[in-house]
Amino acid sequence: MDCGDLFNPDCPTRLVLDRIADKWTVMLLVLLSQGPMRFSALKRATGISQKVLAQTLRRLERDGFASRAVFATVPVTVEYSITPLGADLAETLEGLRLWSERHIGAVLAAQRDYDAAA
Amino acid sequence: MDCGDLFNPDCPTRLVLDRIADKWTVMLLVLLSQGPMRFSALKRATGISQKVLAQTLRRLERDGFASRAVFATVPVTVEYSITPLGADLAETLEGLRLWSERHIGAVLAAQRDYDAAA
DNA sequence: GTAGGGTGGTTACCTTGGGAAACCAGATAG
DNA sequence: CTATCTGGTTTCCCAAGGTAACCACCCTAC
Repeated sequence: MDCGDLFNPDCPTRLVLDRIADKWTVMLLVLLSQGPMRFSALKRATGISQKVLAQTLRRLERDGFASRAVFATVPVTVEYSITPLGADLAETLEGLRLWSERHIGAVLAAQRDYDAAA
Repeated sequence: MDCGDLFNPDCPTRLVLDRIADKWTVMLLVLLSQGPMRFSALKRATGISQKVLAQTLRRLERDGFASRAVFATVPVTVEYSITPLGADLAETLEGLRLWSERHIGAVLAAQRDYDAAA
C-alpha cells in the first residue's frame, strides 16, 4: 500500500480522491446530506442525466457513501439517504461549497482580467 | 445572479464548483500549494498527460488560482506558482486530501462488502 | 378494455473530452 | 549535423458523458 503518497497513481488514497473529485458526486453528496431524496428529485434538482445519475448513485452506494431503499408504493419509490461515512465526507465538501460562494467574485474578476489581457 | 443556489445550473457558484471538482485541478492545486513547480515536474509528479496539463494550468491561471512565470534560461524554464486566492482554496482542498487518507480503509471495506453481495 | 401518466431504470446513439504519441521551436552540447 | 532538453501544440483514438427512446410496473381516466 503506497498510502500517504497522493501522487502515486497506484495509491488507494488517490483512487478515493479521483472518485470524490467529481462534480456530480460532490453535488449529490451535498444534496443527500440535507436529507433523504428520491431518484427523480435528485434528477430535477441537479439537472444530471438519468444515465449518469444511476451510475453515480451506484458508485456512491458501493463506496459506502449512500444507501438505497425501495418502497413498494405505487408507483415504486426509491429513496437514497446518506450514510454516516457519507455525512462525514459531506461535511468536508460543504467547505468547498462555502468557498465557492464566498470567492465567486474573485474568480469572475480574475477571469475578466485574464480575458481582457488576451 | 442566481447566487446562493448551488443547484441552479446557471448559478455562478455552481460554475466555480464544476471547475474545482476535478481530480487534476485538485491535485495540481495541492502540489502548487507546497511551492512553485515547473511544467515537467508537475507532469512527472501527477502522471497527467501533457495536453491536459497545459489545459488545466491555463484554466488555473485564468481563474486566478495560479500564475505563470517564464525564465529566459536555456532551455526555457516555466514556473507555476500558487496565488493567494489559490492558496486559500488549496487549504480547503487539503481537507479533502486528509479525508481520503483517513477514510480509505472504510471506503475499501464498503466496496468489498458491496461486491460480495453481488 | 386501452390510452395515458408517473415511478426508476436500461439501452442505443452521438458528441465531447481525456490519453498516447508524434511533432515543433529554440538553443546548446557533442 | 545530430542529439537533447524545455514547454507546448497537434493528431488520432477510445472512453466517458449527454440525449432520447424504450421498458416494466401499476394506477386512473375515458
